Amino acid sequence: MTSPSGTRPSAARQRDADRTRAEILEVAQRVFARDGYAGARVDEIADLTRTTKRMIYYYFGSKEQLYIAVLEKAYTEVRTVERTVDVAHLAPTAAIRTLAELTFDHHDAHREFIKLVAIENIHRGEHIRKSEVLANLGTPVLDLITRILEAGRVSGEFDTEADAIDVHMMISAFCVFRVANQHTFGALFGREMTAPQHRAKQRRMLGEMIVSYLRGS
Amino acid sequence: MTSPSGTRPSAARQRDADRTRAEILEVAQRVFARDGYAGARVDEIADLTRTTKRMIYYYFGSKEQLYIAVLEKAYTEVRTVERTVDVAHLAPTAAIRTLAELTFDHHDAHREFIKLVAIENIHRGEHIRKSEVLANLGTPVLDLITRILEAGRVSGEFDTEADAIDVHMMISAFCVFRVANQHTFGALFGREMTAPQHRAKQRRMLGEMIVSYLRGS
DNA sequence: TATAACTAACTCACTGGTTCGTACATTTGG
DNA sequence: CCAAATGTACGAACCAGTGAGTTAGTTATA
Repeated sequence: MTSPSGTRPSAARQRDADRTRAEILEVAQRVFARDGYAGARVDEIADLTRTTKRMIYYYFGSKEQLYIAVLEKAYTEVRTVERTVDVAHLAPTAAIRTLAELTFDHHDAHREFIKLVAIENIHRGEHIRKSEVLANLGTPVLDLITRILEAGRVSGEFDTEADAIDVHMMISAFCVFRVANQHTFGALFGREMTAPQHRAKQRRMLGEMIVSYLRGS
Repeated sequence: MTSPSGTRPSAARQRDADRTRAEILEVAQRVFARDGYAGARVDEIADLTRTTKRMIYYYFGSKEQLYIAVLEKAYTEVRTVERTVDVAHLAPTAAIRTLAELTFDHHDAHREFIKLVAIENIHRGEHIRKSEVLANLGTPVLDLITRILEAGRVSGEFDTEADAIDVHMMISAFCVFRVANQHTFGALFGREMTAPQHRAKQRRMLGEMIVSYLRGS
C-alpha cells in the first residue's frame, strides 16, 4: 500500500512504488469511466502511464482487482468530502436545503465518479460487494439527515413519512440523473441538462422540491 | 423487415425471417442489458437463439447495428405504452400525480429498458444519436405535461418556475434512480430499493414530492 | 398440376486481429 | 549482495466478422 515505514520519499526518485501505483489508479479511473469495465483495455491504461502493463499486474494482480481499487479510491474520496459538510448550526429547513444544494454541487463536480457508479450498477454491484472498505461508507450522511429530520419534526417544520434513506435517495436521484442520463435525455428531449446555463435553476428546483416535500400538506 | 408481400405465413414454417429476426432481437436485448455493449458476446447471443451467429450478421450486419436495433425496439415499445396514458380529464394536481405514479409503475416494470439506457449513457449516447427513429420520440409526454402545467397555472393550483422538461426530469430521475442504482445504493445503505415492500411508499412519496413542489410556497 | 428455375434463408468451417496475463531477464536502491 | 521494481517478449484464448456452399419455399412455365 505505502512505502515501507522509515523511508523518507526523496523528490526525484526514479523508482517510486507509491507514485507508480497512484498514477496507474488515476489513469485507470479515467479509462474505466470512459469505456466501462469490459470496454477498458489494460494495454491502453498502461500506455497512458509512464510505466508498463507488467507493473499493473505486479501491483494489482488482475484487471478486476485494478477496477475494484479504482472504485474504492473514488468512493472514499467522494465520501470524505461529504463528511466535511457542516449544516448542524442551521435550522432544519435551511439545513436540508443546504445539504441538497451541496450534494448537487458535489455531483456536478464529480462526473467521472457518477460514471463509475453507473458502470458498477450495470455489473449488479458484483465488485463493490467484494470490498469491505466500502461497506459502511454511507452512514455519516445518513446520520446527518436523521438528525435534521428529527429536529424538523420537533419544531413542526416537517411533516413526512420519509426516513433518512428516503430523503437521501430523493436528493441523489435528482443529482445523479441529470449527469448519468444526460446523453439519452439530451437525444430525446433536446436539452443539455448539464449545460452551465441550466445549473442554477436546477439547483434551486432541487432545494425547493425537497423542502416542499418535507413540509408536507 | 417483413415477409415478401402476398405470402401468408403458415403456422409451422421451418424458415421464417420475421420470427428469426425477432428472436435474435429479443435475446440480444437480454444479453446487452445484462453485460453491456462491450461485455456482450455475439457468440453467446447466437447460442441462446435457435439460429446461428452467421444469421445475426446476415440480418443486422454488425454487433453495433444489432445493438442499435435493440435500442430502437426497446425505446419504441416503452414510449408506445406511455402514449396511451390518459389523464386529460383530471384536474391538474390529480393529473400530474397520476402521471408520476404511472411513470413509476412503468419503470418498475421495465427494468431491462432502464439498464439499456444506462449502458447507452456510458457510451455517451453515441448509438442513439445515429438513429433517426428515436429523435422525436419524447415529444408526446412533454406535450401532456405542458398542458397540465398550463391548466394548473390558470387554476392557481401550481406556482412554479419549472417547465415541462424540468418536471419530466424530476419524475424520471426518481423512477430511474431507484432501479438503475439499486445495487450500489444497496451496498452502501443496506436497503433494497426495488424490494416489493418499499414500492407503495416510494410511489406515494414521488407523487407527493411532485405535487408539493408544483404547489410552491 | 407437375416441375423447373430462382431466391431468400440458412449452415459450416475458418481467420486475423486482439487482449489478458505471464515467464524470464534485468536493473536499481538500500 | 539481495530484494524490490521494471522491461521485453510472448502465448493461449477469445471474439468479431466472413467465404463459400446448401436447403426450403415460392413462382413461373409447360
